[in-house]
Amino acid sequence: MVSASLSEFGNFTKDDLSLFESELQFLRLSKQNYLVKEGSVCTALYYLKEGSLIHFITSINGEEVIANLYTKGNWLTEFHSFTSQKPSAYTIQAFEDCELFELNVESLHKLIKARPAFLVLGKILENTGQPNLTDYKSPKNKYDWIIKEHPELILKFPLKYIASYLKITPETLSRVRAKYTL
Amino acid sequence: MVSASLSEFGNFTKDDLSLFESELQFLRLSKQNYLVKEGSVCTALYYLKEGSLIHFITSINGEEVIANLYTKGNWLTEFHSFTSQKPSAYTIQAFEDCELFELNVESLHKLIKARPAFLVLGKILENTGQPNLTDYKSPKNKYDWIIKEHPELILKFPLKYIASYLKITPETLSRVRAKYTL
DNA sequence: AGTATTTCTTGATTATAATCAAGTGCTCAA
DNA sequence: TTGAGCACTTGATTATAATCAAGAAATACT
Repeated sequence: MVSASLSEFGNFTKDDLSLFESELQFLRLSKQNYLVKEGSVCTALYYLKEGSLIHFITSINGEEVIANLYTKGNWLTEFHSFTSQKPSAYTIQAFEDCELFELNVESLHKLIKARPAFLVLGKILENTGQPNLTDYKSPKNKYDWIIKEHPELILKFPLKYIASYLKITPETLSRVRAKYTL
Repeated sequence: MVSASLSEFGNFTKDDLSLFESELQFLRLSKQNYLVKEGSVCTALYYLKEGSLIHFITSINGEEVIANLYTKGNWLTEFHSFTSQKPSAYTIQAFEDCELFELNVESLHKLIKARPAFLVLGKILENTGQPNLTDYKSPKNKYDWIIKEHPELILKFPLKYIASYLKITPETLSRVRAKYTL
């Protein structure tokens, strides 16, 4: 079942898939608990089978700024900490009870050593940064973007998180949405 | 000499270093020419030995928005295209005549297969995204940041590029700088 | 069920950077 | 060396989203 998601990244043999599955570790995380905590090193890639997670940084004034939001069926990691293997500035926390599969760095190395084809797992990193909102400057543009690309987030998370993710205030988001439904 | 920069990423044996050097290809790029062009796939990591590069995306209204600026002595790549091996939305162009070393995907795989220690080269990816300006919201904050973290960019590139990189207008940058020198 | 807390909305005001505009000085090329 | 274009600056105005504030609605807690 996780191997189904692996097929998105390329073609793998049955042997590859079972090797892959053998390296995964199942993990439960209760609501509000931490997958990655500020100050700790993120040593794995994760596949979120069930539940949802928030990924945030605590800014200078103590406010939590949402970097990313994850719903089930997606791969994720703390990009900066994982690629540098240094302590994370960000936190990843369960917003609901979660079921995850973990592929740690050692297992990843093992897989790649066995079959270089597994290097395509690097693609997982592509979705783990912050969304690039360069072309979406106005609050309206940003909302259009999330409606088009990530409507599931709006259904799942409180609007204050959506606002933070889009780097606008909750008031501004509320006003954009009011115009939408006219 | 490039291997000196490799040592930033970890400890390597003499054999590792010579293996590494043997996989690099030297490359000259004249001013204004393209290292990565919008629509093409970025298939390598690059070490910029001499010169400077601009990394931009052409926005909907045809304006070039600077995603990154590179000066000599740094590794770089087009992150999204490289990790996904899909056509790039961004362009990387020589701002001055450049001398580069290229490590292509196949060579990277070869290195990692020979010695998993080379997986640390993934760290190169860390510096190739757009700068995260989350904590630097005001033009003044952004300018403070670039003065502290990347003063060399201000000396090398026109201020209009710096402004675009910081996501402010040239007029606003000019006013911030005017206050600085009072 | 009833209270408290949080989320969300709506309005008024303010702060801020973008835009518009004009002028200066520099660079490059004919 | 003269002119054209470009980079940069400075001023005036405007657009826009943040902030401040208050109330309604939803949710959680006892």
